[in-house]
This record gives sequence, C-alpha cells and structure tokens, in this order.
Amino acid sequence: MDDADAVFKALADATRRGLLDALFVADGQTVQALCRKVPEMTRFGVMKHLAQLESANLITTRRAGRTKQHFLNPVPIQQVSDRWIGKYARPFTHALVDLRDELHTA
Amino acid sequence: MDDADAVFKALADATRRGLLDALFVADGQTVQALCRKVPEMTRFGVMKHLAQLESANLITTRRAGRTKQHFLNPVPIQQVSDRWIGKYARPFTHALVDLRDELHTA
DNA sequence: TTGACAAGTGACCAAACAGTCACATATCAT
DNA sequence: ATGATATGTGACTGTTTGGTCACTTGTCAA
Repeated sequence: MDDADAVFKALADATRRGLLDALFVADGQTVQALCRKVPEMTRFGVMKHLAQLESANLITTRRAGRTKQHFLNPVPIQQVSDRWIGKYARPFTHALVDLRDELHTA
Repeated sequence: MDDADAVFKALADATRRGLLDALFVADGQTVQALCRKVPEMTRFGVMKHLAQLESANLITTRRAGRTKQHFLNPVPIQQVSDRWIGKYARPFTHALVDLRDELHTA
C-alpha cells in the first residue's frame, strides 16, 4: 500500500482536485479543455498537475490524433477511502444510523 | 469549505497519518508517547506534525500538568469523505442513478 | 508541403516544507 | 530550592513542489 501515499499527495492540491472534479463532470477531456477550467494557470502548470494525477493512477489517458484525452479512475480513491478514511468516517455513519434507529423506535 | 484544503494537506504526509493511526489505537497520548511511535524522527519534527494536525482540526489537545494530551477528531475526515471523496467512492450509486434515469427517459 | 494547432521536454526560479538544533519555559518530585 | 522531566519557540538548512518559459515534436488541413 505504498501508492496510497501518492494518492494522498495528489489529492493535497486544490488545482488537482479541481481537475478531477472537471473530469467528473465531463470525462475524456483534452489538455486544452482542462486548461480552460484553470484560466489562472498556464498550460504547463496544468500539464504538470495532470502528470501527477496520472502517476498516482487517478486518471488514465489516451492519445487521439494530436489531442490527448483524460479519463477519471476512481479506483485509487475508493481503495484509500475503504482502507484508511473509512476507518475514521465509519463511526459517524454509525452515529447517524443509531440516531435514525432511535428516531424510528421512539 | 476552505479548511478542506488544510485537511487534505495534513493527510498528505505518511508521518501525520501514522500519528492519527496511533491516536486511533489509543487516544489522549502525550507528545513523548507519540514520539515513541516515530523513533526515526526527533521530538521537534513530531511536534511540527502534531501542530499541523491540530491546525487542520484533526486533533485537539489538552494540557495535563506538564504533559499535553492529544485527541483524535474524526469530524473533518468525515466531512471531507462525505462531501468530496464519497462522490468518487460511490460510482456504483451514480451508475444506479444513471441507469434509473436512462430507464425513465427511455 | 506549408502552416497552424495540440501536446511534450528540460531548464529554471521562488515559495513551501520537513527536519534539526540551541535555547527557553513550565511542572513535578525530593 | 534543586534537579529532572515535558513541552514550547525561533532560527536555520536541504529538499520538494508549484509554476513559468523557450523550444521541440507530432498531427491535421488547405
């Protein structure tokens, strides 16, 4: 589970999270299309972020002619969520379930 | 939701995640006790990490005499999980919704 | 085949960060 | 009081990271 660190690090940047959000809305976008979502940064900055997302396996890419399409890969996020975050997020779920049950039985 | 960024950044470091894990096992530990969990680093490094976790609101502290106790606060993790990670970690839900919509419009 | 267009590379800089250390403060036990 | 213990602070350093730029490579269309 050493790639979990790469995932956490990749998610630590707001620009990268924004790029994932953009791909969540519309998958398969090109570099240029994604650059339009981050107008305050040059193409090179965006490309660096995309490279990090790809090396963390959070996105996959495919060449299409002279363009490059980017696709979201939610699997690493799911794994990190299951194996690490869920450990902390679960008690809350239990609390909600308990509250719901309490309301139901009340 | 600007503190979400602090949470993501705080979780981006393996040492800090290890400290949270240590507190998950045993809550309320002192600085020294936590230092024992990270023997490859000096106390000062550990204290810096603890300070970051605290400023991200992932832990709370309480002075107890000349010691300081550290307590896990899972709420920020839960919020991040619910509002951001869950979006990606539940593609199955989305798939179901999409399927339902498709059936509806068909 | 020429030119416009999309993406890639390596060098480069500034800012942020991880980590350490000398030193300081506060607290407990004797 | 005195010394040992627990934590705190500010300065300092090496490394990583975010971002830009000049220049290159590959691809499409006229």
